[in-house]
Amino acid sequence: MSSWRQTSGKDGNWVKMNGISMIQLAKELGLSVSTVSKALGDSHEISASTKKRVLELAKKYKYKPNPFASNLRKKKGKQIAVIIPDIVNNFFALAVDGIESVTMSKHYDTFIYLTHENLEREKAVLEHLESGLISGLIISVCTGREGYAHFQEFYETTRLPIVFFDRVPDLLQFPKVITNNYESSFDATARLIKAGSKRPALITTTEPMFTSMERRRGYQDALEKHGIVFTDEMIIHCTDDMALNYTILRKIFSQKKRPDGIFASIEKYAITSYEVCKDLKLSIPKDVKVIGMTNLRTAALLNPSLSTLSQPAFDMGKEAAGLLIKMIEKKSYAAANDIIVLPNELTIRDSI
Amino acid sequence: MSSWRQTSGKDGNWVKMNGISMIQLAKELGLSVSTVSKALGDSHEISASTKKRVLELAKKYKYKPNPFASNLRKKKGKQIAVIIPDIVNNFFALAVDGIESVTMSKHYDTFIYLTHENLEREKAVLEHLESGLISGLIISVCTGREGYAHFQEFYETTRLPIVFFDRVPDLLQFPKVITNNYESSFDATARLIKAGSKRPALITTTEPMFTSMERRRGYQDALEKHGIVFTDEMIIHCTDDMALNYTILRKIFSQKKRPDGIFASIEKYAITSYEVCKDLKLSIPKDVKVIGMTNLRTAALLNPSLSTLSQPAFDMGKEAAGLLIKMIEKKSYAAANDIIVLPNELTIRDSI
DNA sequence: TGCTTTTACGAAAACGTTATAGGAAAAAAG
DNA sequence: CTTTTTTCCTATAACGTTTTCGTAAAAGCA
Repeated sequence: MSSWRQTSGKDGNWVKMNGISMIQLAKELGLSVSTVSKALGDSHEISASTKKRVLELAKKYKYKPNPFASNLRKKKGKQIAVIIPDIVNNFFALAVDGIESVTMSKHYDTFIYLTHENLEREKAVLEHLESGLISGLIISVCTGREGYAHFQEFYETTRLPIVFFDRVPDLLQFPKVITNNYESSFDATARLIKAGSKRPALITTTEPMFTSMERRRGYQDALEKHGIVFTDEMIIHCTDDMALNYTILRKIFSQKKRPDGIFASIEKYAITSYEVCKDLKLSIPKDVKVIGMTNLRTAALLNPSLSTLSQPAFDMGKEAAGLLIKMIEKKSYAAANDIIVLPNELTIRDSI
Repeated sequence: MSSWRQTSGKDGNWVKMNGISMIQLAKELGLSVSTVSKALGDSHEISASTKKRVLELAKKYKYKPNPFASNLRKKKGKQIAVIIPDIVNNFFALAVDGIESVTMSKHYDTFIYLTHENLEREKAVLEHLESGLISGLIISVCTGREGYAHFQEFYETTRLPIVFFDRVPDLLQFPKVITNNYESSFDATARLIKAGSKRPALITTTEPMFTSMERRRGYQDALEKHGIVFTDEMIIHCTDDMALNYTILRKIFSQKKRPDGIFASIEKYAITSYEVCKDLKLSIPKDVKVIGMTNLRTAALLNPSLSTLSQPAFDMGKEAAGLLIKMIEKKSYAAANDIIVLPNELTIRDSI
């Protein structure tokens, strides 16, 4: 379309024709730029009548302060970043929903970055953000428990507030929003056992994470409490690759001495478990009882309906964002080392 | 923690201690700032040896250009925004995944804004973005077909490239990424009829949208093609409120002369349909045949497995982002009025 | 040799804000 | 009627880049 304006430069990029600037406002009002700036900032140094004049003209021209100029001068902005492993996952989608609900209401802008469980990508994003683009960071780390140095380094160089949620680095001293993984995993496992499972398996990640370690601890303690002897093969390690997981699970459930219960500590593992049981013609819950850690809205509609241990994902996002903004605006200084623990919810359905 | 640095200002906010600036680099190198800037920009005006010196010191100090200063001076940045109605929805989550995959690779930052089908919120976001924070916009509009003026207005004042996807404003001349809604809805409806449905219903939104109009057109034409007389009550209007939808659907399916087929043109309507059928003890597919327009990963695991018309959500996101960045960087000028049409995919399972 | 062109850099002016320092006029205090 | 304070505003210097323009030295050319 010919109405796009172009620069005269050789590469001729788009040029945004921004609205009016403060300078032009000041000129038209016969005031200095600093007066206008202060008036817009509702400074006490400016008389009520002048403020009114400024506000009115600003409104008339739909004046919007240039965020780059403002951020540059103030050395901070109202932008935060969210780094998560995956968005195509009800848990993280809900968490982002929660985060956005508070950033929106507090007039912050939210960047989103997906790591896809790739540590290098996570590092790259963090390094990119060291430019100073943001004023705060919310993150759920990708699997693996080795690479935590980059968080510490990011903090050292930027001194920016960071809030971790769900997948948190246990060894690092940062504010966190987590759930009662130990207790709820204990409860879930206990329910499997009470429902009749003699050898409930735990499906977890290959890469160790604090979160999954806690869930494992709850699982093992529940076994012990109920007099079930734990053996290593009761823990099934799955990956980020759905197809591979299918192979792994199919092999295990084809064995004669297969587990008769599943506590799937991650959403997709529960789904794959269902697929494998369906294909192997194993009846849920008769042959295998299943509880899945998931926020799937369709859990009740699965065949059979899936018992779930669901996380308060939306609220976790809300809490994390609230905490972060508090730290940014420093309303509550002491919050910096907070660890907020929210409860998971166990919903028993037909799969058990 | 005491290591947080504070300003001396009365509100004492966080202050980010950024890394080194270009000025300091220049000083240490005994060069001028402009030379350093040009060296980092790989300008031909700078000798190879100087470039090398600059790059090396920049690397040593992990120098990162301040994006605010840079954006301010250049009057544009590498940030784009994505505005969608909802993220807790497989379609949009996948689309965001697709978008992020290209923005990430092209080194753009992605803002995300959720409207929750709220037109006022959509307008507010657009107005906010008129500040010039971004260099381009990807959007899927919220329901309702009246309020399109704000898009036009946004474009008029900012002259920023915009790409619409999926839910597009049909009346506006902008680049769009859509699917073959008409044809695929026609096909889906035809399959329902061939499977034996005599009175297949269409579940759609109350608020008209171009997308749903197209789907409706495909549905109606399929009816006509197969000699089924269309009557108004064959179209069921649902809302954004899941509970209300349940009531609406339950009422309709409790009637004697209820539909014997469902083409649910939106993900959540398919889910509610399942719930209602389950509660009313209507057998799927014997009593009611169902096809749902959805990207649910669990479709195959539902009871019974759900036949789906799924959208190439990830690819739509990818295409939209690719197109947008092309426009921003103006590699391909002519792209501005492109309409990219991707095919939906019909997967027949047990619900039909 | 003298002239022009190229190469390689620097000075300085933007970009649009905010913050600091200061100052004139008006008001209050003595 | 001074003197002090308060009120309200302006000038100016940042913030950290990019870009335009200018220029000395080097190189090319006759």
